[in-house]
Amino acid sequence: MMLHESLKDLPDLWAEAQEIVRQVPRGRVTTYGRVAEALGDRASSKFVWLALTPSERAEDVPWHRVVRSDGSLVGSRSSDTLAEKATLLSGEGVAVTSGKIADFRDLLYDDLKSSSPLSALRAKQMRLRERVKVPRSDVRLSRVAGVDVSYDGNRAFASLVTLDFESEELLDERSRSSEVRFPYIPSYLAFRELPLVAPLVSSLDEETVLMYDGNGILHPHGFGVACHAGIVFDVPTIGVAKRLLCGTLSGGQNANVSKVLNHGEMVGYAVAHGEHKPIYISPGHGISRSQSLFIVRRFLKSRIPIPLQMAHERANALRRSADD
DNA sequence: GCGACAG
DNA sequence: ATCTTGTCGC
Repeated sequence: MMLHESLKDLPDLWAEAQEIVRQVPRGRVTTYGRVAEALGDRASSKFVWLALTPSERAEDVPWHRVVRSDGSLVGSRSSDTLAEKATLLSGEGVAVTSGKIADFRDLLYDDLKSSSPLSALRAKQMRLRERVKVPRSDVRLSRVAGVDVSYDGNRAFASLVTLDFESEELLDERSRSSEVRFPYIPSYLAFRELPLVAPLVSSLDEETVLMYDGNGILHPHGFGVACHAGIVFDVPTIGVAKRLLCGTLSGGQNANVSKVLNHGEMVGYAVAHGEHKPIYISPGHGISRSQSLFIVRRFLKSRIPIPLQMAHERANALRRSADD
């Protein structure tokens, strides 16, 4: 199966972020949020911070000219770059007083040029969203597949398992290792993971629903990774997340299930198994809200549904066995 | 003190 | 997601 058009020719966001930072002149500063906005989404500011870490950035990138939105300096994770940052700025005539840029407003450089790659990706999501179907009635299903991805730096290990819906028997198991080419940015998870799992999903049997570790329509723009997977792989999909991405909980029918509302729309359920923290279930594509809930609960023996738990364990095992 | 956005 | 020792519980 060919990689879907929406997952091809993805931008190199690490390179794009650094190209933006290179535009900040000596003696001026910008913020992680401004660089993120130039990339096309302010929500990518944490990614920008990560991309400027010593191990990630190129030698010629003026990383020290990027500070927090209030003018305060922050270093990178697990390293003492804070002092070096202040020294480099002072050397360019930028005064730093008690950890903050003195004339922050005046020194802000705000003419960052970029092709806004994240805006383009958001536009792709919005176009594909129109194809998502969330039926009212149930569809016939006899198998459940689960996929998950484990990471080791820029290496990814993806696994897919398929179980029989009735017997829970393991029918199929596939795994694959590949290189990561897109960062994790909330609400753009599909662009990071779907290229990695696509080869595993090709030619799934009919009547198989794919369970994905992430969200379906429970997404700030109604198009989570499970929706995207459903469209590009043309299979029914369900999203199962361990943390809430957006929306609010609305009182449920019983103590274990409550609805998730986003902009007034019912987009999924929060389900707590026993005393566990809840998981968040939402339809991806080709399946109803209620059937999504039913299928996940059918495989809920612990906090994580069996198919996802098995895929998770296999992906981890593969990563650990590849250490050497 | 508030916010802390899936993996 | 991953970084990480011992530790608490089924």
